[in-house]
Amino acid sequence: MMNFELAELFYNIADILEMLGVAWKPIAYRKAARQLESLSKDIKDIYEEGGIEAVQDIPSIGESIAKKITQYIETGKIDEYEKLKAKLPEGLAKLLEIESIGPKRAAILYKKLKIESIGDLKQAITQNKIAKLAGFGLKSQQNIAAGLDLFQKSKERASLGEVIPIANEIINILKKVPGVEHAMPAGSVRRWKETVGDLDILVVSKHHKIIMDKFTTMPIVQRILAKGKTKSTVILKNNLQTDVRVLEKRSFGAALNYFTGNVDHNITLRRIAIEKGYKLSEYGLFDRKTGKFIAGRTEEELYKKLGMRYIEPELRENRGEINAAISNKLPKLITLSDIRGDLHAHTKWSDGTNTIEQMVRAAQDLGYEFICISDHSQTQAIARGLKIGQIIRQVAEIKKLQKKFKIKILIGSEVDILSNGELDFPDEILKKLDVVIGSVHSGFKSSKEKMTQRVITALQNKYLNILGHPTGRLINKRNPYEIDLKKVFDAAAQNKKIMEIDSHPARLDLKDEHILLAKQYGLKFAINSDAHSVEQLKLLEFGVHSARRGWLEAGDVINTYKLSGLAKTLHRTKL
DNA sequence: GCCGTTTTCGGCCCGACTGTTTTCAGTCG
Repeated sequence: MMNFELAELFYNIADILEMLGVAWKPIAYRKAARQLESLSKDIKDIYEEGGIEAVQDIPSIGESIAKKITQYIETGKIDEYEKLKAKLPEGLAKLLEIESIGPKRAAILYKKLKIESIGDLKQAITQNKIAKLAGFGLKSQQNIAAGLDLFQKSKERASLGEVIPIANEIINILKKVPGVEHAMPAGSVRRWKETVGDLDILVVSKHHKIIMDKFTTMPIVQRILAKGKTKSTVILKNNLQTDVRVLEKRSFGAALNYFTGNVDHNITLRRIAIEKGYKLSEYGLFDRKTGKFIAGRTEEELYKKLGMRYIEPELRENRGEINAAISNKLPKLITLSDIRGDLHAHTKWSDGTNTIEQMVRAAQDLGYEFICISDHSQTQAIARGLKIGQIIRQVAEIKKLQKKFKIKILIGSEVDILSNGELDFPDEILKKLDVVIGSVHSGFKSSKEKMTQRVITALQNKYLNILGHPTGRLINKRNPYEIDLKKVFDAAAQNKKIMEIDSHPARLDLKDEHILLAKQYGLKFAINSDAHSVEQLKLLEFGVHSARRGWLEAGDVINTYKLSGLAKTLHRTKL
């Protein structure tokens, strides 16, 4: 999508303008950039279908930015950006990514010390030049040096799967401090966003100092960036920045709301508060004139006073949830307890680490009504994919095993979608199975046209039920393959196929925005763990939260169906 | 630069912490 290219460009423009000391415009450009990132539709399509007017109809995009967008679509360049770039050296904006360097300081460093790049900065620190600058001092130089160090170590946002165990660990430590009433994560972790920039933790307690001392001296702390009465910031040993805020009880809801975000959701809420004569901050909702406290103990009362329904954290991305809350049109989001079973799990037969029986027992212990065993197919040699003889034996074994269990064991396979779009098992095998998941595991570098056609061909196979991890991405490790998802969704809708939400936190595929888009095509979803071990069955929770971020209700997700309904959806006479 | 049943001009979310300062600017979230 061109949206992200353009968003990045506008972020760059904002950075340059800020360094040049231009007011307000940077805010407008960043807002437009965030808006572009949250669009589910390609800006290029919007322009081609509706012209510049349609572009300008997008919130936060006005005449000037719309013109720049259309110029970029047509010529691949923006004149204004080229002009701006000429005013400051290219590497200067990089300095803004360093903790404790903002636009003002970057501009000073350039003007006074001719610092144009990270390399120049490093040299200036060694030569002790920064400490001597007016307004800087030794401490500032040390902070910049530490920021530089961190910048070189951590380039990307941590994945949610890595951060959640750390968050739980810190919460457990803080909860043990006497006098703590609440301790919970806020921020993007609470919204279950797939990657996390920094970790925000809120604590309700009257004893600020004990909390801050405990927090800043945890063994996992690498460095303390700030330590105050109500707010402290540290860098953990894994380079994750973590903030703790200590609050009064009556502010807990307001603070939770504020620190959960996202930014645009908060800003919109504050605007609404102003319209109603209030002021909203992390301390609560107040009467603008008298300063009287109106609400803030809980998020529920906050949303109520603002004239809308409670909004679940996963929806707070300023994607229309506030209007939906005002007009009472929010979805009733799916929850983990709606899930009746898992439709994608591996065993020792291919690349899993547990036996069929162990996996089935674990699924039964989770309270599931069904579990589908779906090992890899023959072409996946690296994952010990099952040959035809093996899958025939596996089917027989599962049928025997069923007698020992109350939970229904479904017989499936994660069948490779071969490069020509055919499935990796012949029809006479596929028709013996309860569930056929088709996945792409090879040729990731194919052209968009070829990959799209490959997947569409597979979707036309009558035995395929579910398209497995439809974009093939590994978060922070492998980009999704090039594929025209709209064409895929269209073909899936025509052929009544199910989209998988692969729950593994390294995948989360489909991702939230694509789930939203797919739902518009009328598609149904399967939230699967893709577990390769007993423990990984629990990862299905991540998929549920992705689904919630994609506005899904229980009815959109086939794992919430009873077996009879599932049979119908999978076009099987019975299961 | 964007936006508008108060406005087409004049606002734009709000506050904590730090360091370098004698009252505040810069940065961050």
